[in-house]
Amino acid sequence: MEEAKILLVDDEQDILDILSFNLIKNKFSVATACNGEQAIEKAKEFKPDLIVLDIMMPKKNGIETCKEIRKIPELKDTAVIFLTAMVDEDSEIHGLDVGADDYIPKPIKPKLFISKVNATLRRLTNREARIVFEDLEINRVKFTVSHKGAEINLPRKEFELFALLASEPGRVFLRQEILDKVWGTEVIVGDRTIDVHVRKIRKKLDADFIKTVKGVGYKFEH
Amino acid sequence: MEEAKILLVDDEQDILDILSFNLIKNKFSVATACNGEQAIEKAKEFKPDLIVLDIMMPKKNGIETCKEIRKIPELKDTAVIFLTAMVDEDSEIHGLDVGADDYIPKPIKPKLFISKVNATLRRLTNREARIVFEDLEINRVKFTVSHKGAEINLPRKEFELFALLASEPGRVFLRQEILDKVWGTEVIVGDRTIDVHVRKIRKKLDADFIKTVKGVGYKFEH
DNA sequence: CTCCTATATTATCAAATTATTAAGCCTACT
DNA sequence: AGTAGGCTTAATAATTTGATAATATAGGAG
Repeated sequence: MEEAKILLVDDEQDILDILSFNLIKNKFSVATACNGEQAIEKAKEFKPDLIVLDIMMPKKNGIETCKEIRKIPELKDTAVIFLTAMVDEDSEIHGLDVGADDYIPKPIKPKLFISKVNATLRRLTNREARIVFEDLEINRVKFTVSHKGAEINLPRKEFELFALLASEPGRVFLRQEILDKVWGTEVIVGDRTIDVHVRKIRKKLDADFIKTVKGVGYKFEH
Repeated sequence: MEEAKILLVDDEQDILDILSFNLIKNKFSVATACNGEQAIEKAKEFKPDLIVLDIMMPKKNGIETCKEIRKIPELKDTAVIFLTAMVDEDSEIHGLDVGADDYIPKPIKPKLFISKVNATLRRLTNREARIVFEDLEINRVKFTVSHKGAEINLPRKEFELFALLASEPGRVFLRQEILDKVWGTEVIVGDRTIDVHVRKIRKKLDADFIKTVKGVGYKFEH
């Protein structure tokens, strides 16, 4: 799984620094912006999984920014968390109703911050459902494989076989193991069946991600 | 979907009363339990969309209860919100890491409570009033679909099925999942029923937004 | 280098799955 | 009661998928 990308937006450099530090320490990929307008620009290019947005900012406040972000199709699946110094109940409500996923009260406690970030990303789901390489994505939710931009539809067995191999790149799967995991232990099919499926996958992807390990099994290599 | 079902769990009757009152006023369907064990029992039969769980309770505390709930397959899509009197940072963290979706600090502010409930449910079911694409709009309030300007009236089942698929474009919905979400778990209808509805939708919209993933299910693609 | 075994390839058939059509039942409304 | 629309099912057609058999090819042991 690739690292989650997070965009931090706050007008106080101190806050950006401390949050960046904590996020990076936790293996997140971070970008920052210091006002709402910049946030929208950066969000479009950086395509973060999560945006942490201060509510009170010059140029464009967090609420407005969030509203705009929600209108951008490519950012539809991006989560938004507000940072707020206001203890005012109404502003919390306002934030949630505007399409935010959570909010974090200032002063920020780093542990809580990281925990909320994790919880929000987890909820966002499907991070585990995707296997991503540079030019190849296997999406278990969409049941699709895209290679160099082209979306390829593999039939069920082929997809399962490919997804299995790709789930642990480099590892060799024994034939028996493949049979067990893709076909199940009850069904009995001949060994040639695997070959045929491998062949079909290779042909459809037009690239040899699947390597034969003679006498042993197959492995995925990128 | 009908009204959202919410299970309230707290050992203080006062709290149950006030929350029930507010929820019912907002058209939610409510059940209550006064400790963790009872909560799990009731959750199994009531199948709530959301469980509001007090952390400190006799018999079984909220955290433990949440962990158990997360293990029950039929409740895997159920959201959990914690009620907590503790301002302690660690308990918040613990709650979120245990699979909860949010927490609400006591003392409870009714407006915030309802707002969080709504936000959580919205996130959960991803059901916004309108789903809009370039030339297609699905309006859950009016129960209408407009395609290229023309307004099409889909009957209930067809509408629900279409709206379900469109709620997460690209994602494949398993047949069983479709049956559960559109028909409910009690009703039993044959698999062909789904096909027939799909066919009707395709015909009425005169465009193939619904794609078949053979052996798996259907998905919406724009 | 040759044989032997494992895998690759191709074509074909059977099985599984979905599409389509039509018909019947039920409900809401007149 | 009559009617229309909506929902489900049954029956049948159309498709797609999966598995095998048969044949070709490759790779390693000796």
